[in-house]
Amino acid sequence: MASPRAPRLIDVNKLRVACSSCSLRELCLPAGLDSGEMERMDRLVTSRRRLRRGAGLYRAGEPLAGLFAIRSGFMKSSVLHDDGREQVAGFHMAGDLLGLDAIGSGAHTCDTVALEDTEVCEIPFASLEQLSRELPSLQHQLHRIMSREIVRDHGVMLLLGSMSAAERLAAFLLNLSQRFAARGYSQSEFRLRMTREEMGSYLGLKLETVSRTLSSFQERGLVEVRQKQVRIVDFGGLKALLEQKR
Amino acid sequence: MASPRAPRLIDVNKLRVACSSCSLRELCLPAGLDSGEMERMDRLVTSRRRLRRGAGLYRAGEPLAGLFAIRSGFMKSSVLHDDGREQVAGFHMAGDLLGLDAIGSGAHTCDTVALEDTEVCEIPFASLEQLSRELPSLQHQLHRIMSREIVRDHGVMLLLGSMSAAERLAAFLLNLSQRFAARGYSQSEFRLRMTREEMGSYLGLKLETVSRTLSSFQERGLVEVRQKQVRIVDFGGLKALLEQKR
DNA sequence: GGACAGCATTGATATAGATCAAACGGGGGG
DNA sequence: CCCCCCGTTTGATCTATATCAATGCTGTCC
Repeated sequence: MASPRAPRLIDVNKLRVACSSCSLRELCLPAGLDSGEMERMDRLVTSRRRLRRGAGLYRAGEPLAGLFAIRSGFMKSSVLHDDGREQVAGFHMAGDLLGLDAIGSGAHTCDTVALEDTEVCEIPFASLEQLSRELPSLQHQLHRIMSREIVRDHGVMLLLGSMSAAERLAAFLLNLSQRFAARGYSQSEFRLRMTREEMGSYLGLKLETVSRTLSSFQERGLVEVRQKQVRIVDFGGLKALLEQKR
Repeated sequence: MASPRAPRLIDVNKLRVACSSCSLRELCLPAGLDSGEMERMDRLVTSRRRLRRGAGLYRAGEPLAGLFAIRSGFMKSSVLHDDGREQVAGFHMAGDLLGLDAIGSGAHTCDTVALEDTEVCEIPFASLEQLSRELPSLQHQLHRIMSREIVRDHGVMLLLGSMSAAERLAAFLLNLSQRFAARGYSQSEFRLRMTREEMGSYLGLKLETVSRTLSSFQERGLVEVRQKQVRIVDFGGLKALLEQKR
């Protein structure tokens, strides 16, 4: 809490949280806003949280407080079955918006955990609805983000429902590559933030199958994998895996 | 088209389409609107379409025209893989809202087909966004519907990623039962509108596995199945299948 | 009302991936 | 700097479900 005698501290702090000065703004909720609109958005995003690796952001059952935009870092979200089985529902990186699952019932339906040190911006949901009534482009962007999440989930359903282990892994690696590229990182070389078990959970496979399949990709010259470090050597080959008629 | 000399025909027609007089309004988009708000909603829902069994509503790639609310009937939506494999993404019944997948990109990403004669109400999306800026409860209801779709998809991911064939079928039957009950139909007896193959596609199983698993449920006294007609005999037994720690 | 086409059931066999098991290696903490 | 533990790799075997195949039912179209 800054004292009234040190107003500059407040300004600096606001600047640090501002969407208008965030390099991710075009990937995130404020995408497409003009500068006046962006300023109103800035006033909405009041708080920011740091999560150390392993820390949770929210858990299933907790009431919806706000949505969270990832500013940096990497997270997973997972739904838990009554008997303790965990299904990873998604991996999230900078610019992604978390918490959409809680709007329907007012309470979260999945758990989220940081897989590396992560910073998130909190966006109070009631204020977001209010502002989006005034700013059509914000409203539309929120709708687009929710719709894209639905489409992404359909893609995962396709993957889980009708693809082989090799196809699933290929699709997963290409998807990660594309998302890193969209954020300005190398599309061909990156570090996996999740364990083989978490990958397997997301892909509906056991960790041993993930490991074996990665090894086979490596033998075939498609990728180079050394622990969590991945280099995609043959994009065409990976894509071909997905398009073959089997 | 009614002539100016027969204005009552227009009224009757409007009445037929009106949300305010629709028995599904509390399951659908206008849920929670007051009568003044409902009237404005009525003006938005201009057209209605009838689909014969087997007819499509929209296909992947077509531009988003509007959302569609099912008034009566039963539909499936499916995503198609490049190589022709089909993954059924959902089954939809009265009150469900279709087309949310197209908001993100402006074009649909899945195909929808009526599995029995079906009537849908078309809701132009641009007008819906406009009206929902004026009616907070409509805005919130739209958000709730999209959020619930995301949660539903997470449930399917859990099912596809970590459940056995028997668990998938049990979850599927219980879900259908609950949705029929919410619409005032019997929770224990209903007719499946889809083939074994479509069920299998949704559940990530082959049609033979669906058939065998249903037969085994019948032998165990959990259900009675005769072709498409299903009667759930032992709800507790089906639920127990889902909760066992395996 | 009969015949056919599509859907469903059931059986025999094959296989992708799970499970069980053991050894390895690398990064973080002492 | 070394050691230990967690995550990973690899191997051997098992099993749930897919696949291939044949028969049966039923709703519908003429």
